[in-house]
Amino acid sequence: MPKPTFFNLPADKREHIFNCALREFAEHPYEQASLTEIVNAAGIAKGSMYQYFADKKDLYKYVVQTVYQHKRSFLQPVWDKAGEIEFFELLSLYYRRSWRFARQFPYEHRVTVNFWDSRDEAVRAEILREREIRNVEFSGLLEHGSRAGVIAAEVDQEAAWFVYHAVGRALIDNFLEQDVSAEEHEVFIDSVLAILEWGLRSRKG
Amino acid sequence: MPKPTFFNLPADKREHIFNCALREFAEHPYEQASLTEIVNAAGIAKGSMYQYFADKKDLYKYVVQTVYQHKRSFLQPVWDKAGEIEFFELLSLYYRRSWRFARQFPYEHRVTVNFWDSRDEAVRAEILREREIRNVEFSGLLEHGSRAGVIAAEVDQEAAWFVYHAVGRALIDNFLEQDVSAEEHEVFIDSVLAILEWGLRSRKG
DNA sequence: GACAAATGTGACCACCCAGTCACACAGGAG
DNA sequence: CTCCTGTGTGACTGGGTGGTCACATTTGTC
Repeated sequence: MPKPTFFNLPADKREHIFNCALREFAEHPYEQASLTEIVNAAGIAKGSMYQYFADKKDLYKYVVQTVYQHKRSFLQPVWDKAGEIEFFELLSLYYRRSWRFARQFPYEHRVTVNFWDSRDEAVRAEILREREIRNVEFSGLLEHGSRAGVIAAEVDQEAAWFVYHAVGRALIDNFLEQDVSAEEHEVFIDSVLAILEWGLRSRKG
Repeated sequence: MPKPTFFNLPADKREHIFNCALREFAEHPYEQASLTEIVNAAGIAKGSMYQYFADKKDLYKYVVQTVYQHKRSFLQPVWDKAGEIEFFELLSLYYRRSWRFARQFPYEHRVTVNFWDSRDEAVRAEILREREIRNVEFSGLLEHGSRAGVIAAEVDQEAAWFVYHAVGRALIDNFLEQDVSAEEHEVFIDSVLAILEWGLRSRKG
């Protein structure tokens, strides 16, 4: 939570500072991100930063929070369709759109990746909170598929969640560095999801 | 590659220094690991360390290399059975044994985790080499299963490798912190693998 | 013993860091 | 013009870092 002074700033200056911080926290994990680097890039004095935020961790939390707010609103259209389409189709949409987010906002994306890897104790509390949110989102999806009868009754739901979580993370994280085209990767996403679908789908046919 | 002086050391001292370094690199990623901390823990002078290793990166590479050598030899018994048992059974063995390694040698395990996450440019070259080794190991397994006809022809092999890699990593990483019993987790490993098996197994039946 | 080669040492260097604080500057109110 | 409050500033502090080097100590050899 920034100090009031930060919100009194003219919008463009405020955004500029935010973007500089975003970039630094994208390029380095929290512990290695340099506040000095941020204020230099932003062209403001070190002391000014401490008028806006209590300390480095305060700034970091604000950035992470804002990024996740953005990401959730970006994914909202997918959830809106949850009632209309089938479970596995929804999953494909979900991962494709996550991938688009990562492509379109690479700094935001890298911040979330660094965030999950963080070892800082104070930061881990936030991590657990986020994980819980993801968990709830996904459990909802699974139950939805389960009720609709498209998921085999014999699969362990916890294991299913686990598989999707692990694979989903890897699907998004590992491909930003490489220069793979967006369409090409969406095809790959679908062949990966096809394997999982075969593993989960009801085995009556 | 340590300097010759390091290997001239009495074995116990050499191992003690190695263990202190191992521990530090387990508890912190490379960039944050402190050489000062290592020499203090080992009870030797800073200068002595520079008689054994060229610099911090040299020490780190040696630790990582040794750890991977250990891990590979630990997993060897699994590969030795490759000819005797079925593909999916072999996979189960593989992940169970990886899990045992992580349980039995938590420091070694954490070093490998930190290693994969490292962003250091010079270190990344080593990472790619290791990834290539894993890739080759696994492709061999897959082909073996493919020849034996237990894997569906229509699955994308690259996608299959990707799924197992992602899930395998998560299966081990996410459960070390929690105090889950070894046996309990091995059951969970198998229910996860069951999903993947359904996704891959030949669909003739 | 004497000499040399190999090892061990820790104060020291240059550098980077998060965070502070005494001060300068703005602008609105009276 | 004078307060006063809210902002902006950057030199400075104390602490940490990887790496160095002139010197001390141990070891092996004759």
